[in-house]
Amino acid sequence: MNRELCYYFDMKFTSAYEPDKFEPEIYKEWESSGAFDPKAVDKKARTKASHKTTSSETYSIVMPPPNANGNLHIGHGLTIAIEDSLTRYYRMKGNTTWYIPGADHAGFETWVVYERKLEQEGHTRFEYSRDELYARVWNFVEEQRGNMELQLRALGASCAWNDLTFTLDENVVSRTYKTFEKMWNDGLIYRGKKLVNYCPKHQTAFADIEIDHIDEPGFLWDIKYNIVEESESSSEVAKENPLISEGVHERAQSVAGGTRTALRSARLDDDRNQTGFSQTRKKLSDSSLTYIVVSTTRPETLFGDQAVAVNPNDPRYKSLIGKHVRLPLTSRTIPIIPDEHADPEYGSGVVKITPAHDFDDFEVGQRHNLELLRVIDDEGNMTADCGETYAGLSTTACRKLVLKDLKAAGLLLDTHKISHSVAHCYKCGTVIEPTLKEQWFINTDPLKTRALKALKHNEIAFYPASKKSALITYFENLKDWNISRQIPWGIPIPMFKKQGTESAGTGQLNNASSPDWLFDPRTNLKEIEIGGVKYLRDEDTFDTWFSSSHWPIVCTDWTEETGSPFYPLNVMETGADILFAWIARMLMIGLYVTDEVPFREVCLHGLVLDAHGKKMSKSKGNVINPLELVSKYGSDAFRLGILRGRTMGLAQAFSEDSVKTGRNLCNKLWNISRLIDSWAEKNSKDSNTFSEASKENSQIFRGDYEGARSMAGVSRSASRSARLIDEKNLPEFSQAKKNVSNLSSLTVNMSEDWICREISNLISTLDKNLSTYRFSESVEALHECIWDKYADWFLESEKLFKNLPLLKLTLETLLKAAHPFMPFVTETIWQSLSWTSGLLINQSWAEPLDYDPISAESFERLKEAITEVRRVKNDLPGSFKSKSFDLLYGDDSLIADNADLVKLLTKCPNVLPTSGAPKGIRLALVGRELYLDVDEKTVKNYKSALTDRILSVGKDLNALEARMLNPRYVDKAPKALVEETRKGIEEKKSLISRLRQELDLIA
RNA sequence: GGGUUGUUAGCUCAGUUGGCUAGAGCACCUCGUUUACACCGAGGGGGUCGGGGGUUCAAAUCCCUCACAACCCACCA
Repeated sequence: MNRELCYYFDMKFTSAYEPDKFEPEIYKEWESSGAFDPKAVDKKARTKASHKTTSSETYSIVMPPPNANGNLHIGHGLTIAIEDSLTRYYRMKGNTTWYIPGADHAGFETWVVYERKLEQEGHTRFEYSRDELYARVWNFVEEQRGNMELQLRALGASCAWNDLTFTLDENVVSRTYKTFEKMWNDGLIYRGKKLVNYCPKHQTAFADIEIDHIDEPGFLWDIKYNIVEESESSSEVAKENPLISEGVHERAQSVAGGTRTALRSARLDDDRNQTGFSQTRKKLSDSSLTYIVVSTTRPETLFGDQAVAVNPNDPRYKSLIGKHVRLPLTSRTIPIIPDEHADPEYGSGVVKITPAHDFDDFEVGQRHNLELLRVIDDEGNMTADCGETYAGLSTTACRKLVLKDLKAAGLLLDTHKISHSVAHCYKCGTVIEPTLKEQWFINTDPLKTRALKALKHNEIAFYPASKKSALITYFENLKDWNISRQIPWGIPIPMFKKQGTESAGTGQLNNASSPDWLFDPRTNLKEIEIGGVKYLRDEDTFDTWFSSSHWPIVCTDWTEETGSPFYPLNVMETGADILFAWIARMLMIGLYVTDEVPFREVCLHGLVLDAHGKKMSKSKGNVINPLELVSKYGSDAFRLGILRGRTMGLAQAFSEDSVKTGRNLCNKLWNISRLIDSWAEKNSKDSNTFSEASKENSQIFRGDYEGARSMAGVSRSASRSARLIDEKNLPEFSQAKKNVSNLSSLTVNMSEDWICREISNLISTLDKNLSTYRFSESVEALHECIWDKYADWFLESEKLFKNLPLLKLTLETLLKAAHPFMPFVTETIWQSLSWTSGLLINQSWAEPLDYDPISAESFERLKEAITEVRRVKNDLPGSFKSKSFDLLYGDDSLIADNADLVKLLTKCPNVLPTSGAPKGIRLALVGRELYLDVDEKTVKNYKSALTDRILSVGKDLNALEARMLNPRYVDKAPKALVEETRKGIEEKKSLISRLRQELDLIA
């Protein structure tokens, strides 16, 4: 918010950060400032591609469109946390950054919701035409829309709202039609009769992922199929077969053909049943077989049988291949064919093949050129092909009768109880009937070949890399793509059928050779007339994945003529679960349409599980609503929480605790800023009353920002540096030392050089990790730098120095580095600080800070000493812990030079040089002449702690010595490493002797 | 059945090409109410890195094998 708004909201730094007080306003300000839109490019330039965008590198990323009709779930929360962090980072890096939002019409999901609504209102879909239904759902979705967009805003998504694309937008439809037309002209589109998952109640087809597989008890029936000689005629068979004369005959005579093998798995429930099978096998291994046993869970489909299959490697049946069997209850004979589909281990090893009613059997049928005979109609009743006895019956009624008749004929040999998984309509629970339907297919051969080539040439980098090989395997096994769906809510297929023509049947069709079907994009019309011939629009709609596979093309306004400066996308980030459904298809379509990969990198996040690592589901009641967490802890807290510990591609747990940690970090940063701002405020008040001379005098410490920045470097004391170098022999810094005189930094004290080093390290850590999508490490490094380093050490030290110019500079840098991950609180702080201007979102990315590396490293030594003082105090028994002791130092310039700081950080009342003989506890561990000035009594109480120390150091020493005792280690390991070990041993040895000495003194 | 990923502290996870004493957050223990922060500060305990073998001077890391878990694909007549 701008300064006036700040004032209006009384935006003083309160003692705790209150996200809900600032977030909505901050977001509004970002949005209205135009920060989300790619700055250098206006919409016209993009579409007309006026090539004015090359001044800065582009960065483009699309949002996987959430369901326009639904609420965001935890997966969206993670998606936005990742994508928006990337977006903000690259925007600050200076890229022309375009984060493109979207909304999904979510074809089937929305359709189910709407149809339920219709039902509740006492209507059914069959009361309306397809076009009416489409219009109704559109209005329904329109009412619901906006909710999802508000939630995206709450999560802080810095996306270009003006460019939001809905999956049914005109440009999506026209682009989809263009591709379809191209494919049609290229001969890649064909109409084929294939099996679909079909719900007889709703009379609609389902995609595989849209059906429920439920394990339930069932039966497996063993049916006797008699072997016949090929020369036998039906009538002869009838005579010879005594079973048929037992009243089954008449019915059997009228049966023209059969159908359908049942689906689903069968698993034997107990040993008794297995014994039954082995007996069966024994019979069958007889060479003089007169029949074979077929096991089925759906006997009613036998009328559709076109063959029985045996495994070609099954010795029991090898001799029978090519012979025929009589189909029970009918007069038909069908062949015994060899096919791998038959599993010798399962049942009798013989399976009946019903190509028109079972997915596997369909495949077998294709391999062996079997006829497709439908024996169940669209309503789920038996067709006339089952013979008059069975025709018209429901499948359930038919099954009963068939079983009765088989038993009567002595053809039903056995019944096994089994448990198998059955496909159900997930709307109404009706058992799915695999049903033969005419569908539009894409021949994927050329598409997947091209995609495989791109993958194998490493045109796309995958995070995690393993997903690439998964995709390659997928493409290698990819079948043709069924793109038609029988639901009204979707993009109409732009195909028109010549009126009066019957189904064109299976096989390849195209414009030239088949006038039965015409491509025409005018799908707003139900009927068109061309050359005096009327054509009716196909009622089917596209698979939503077909249109959404154009997403990178559509969202970047890519055109054939000009391409798009934002295509290919820099990264495609989405859930790993839609690698095949979406990523694979975008890749195929992208390459087909643009001849370029649609994205340069693919980054896939895994499933977000609940706190116990279980999948979230409504039925389990363990669903975490991201927006609830946002309102409870703030948007930044949620983002930090969900990114913490997250690795790409893995399904990982998530809980409120990590959000709390995020909230605490926000508050920490808030209070850091609050403290610094209060110092700055105080300073500006003071300086108003100071004389000019005193102002100048104190400029380094509390002078005005810019002025001090320019003269800071000079203030470094040469003698101080020299002393430090002498004291600590640190050859690794000798190179860096050369640059010390050129430093232009604002640092005056060691802690300042140190924090500048740490912040600089943070920036390079973030740069490195963000380019490889390592969010866990990024967030962890940020947390550590803000909390453990900046607040706990640097800021504590600055309570002594109050080097305002440096405080301001480091805080600004830290805010910039943190902004991609915690945008709201950093922006709120930025706008609350007294000296900053503009919006943080538009600032350039954090830059490394100048520092004196020797000085920075010296501060590590000082930290060690301070920590040791604190630790020794804590090691004292309870009653002494809270006591105050002076700290005495011998010939130790590091402590001497920083006595005030040491005093502040150790809370020792005095830090003084020793006078005369040392006394108290020597802080031997850090190897300094440092003494905690405690009385003799207290010293004695430290004895056990000291003994523990000696033991623990001894262990370390032993490990090191063991290493050196191995001659091959000394011989083969890198010299530097061996040298390090040698030094380590020396250090430990002298440490132990110091500690022993100390112990002796106490004792 | 095929494939992928995982198994590291009580919990959730880091540990990038083998090499500092295996790290973090939360939880736990001790101390502390100092005017930035109790959404806090100081200190601490806790791991034979799933089991077994191998390669190597050196393995959480590489190889083999077993076990367990999750997910994906296929299948369940």
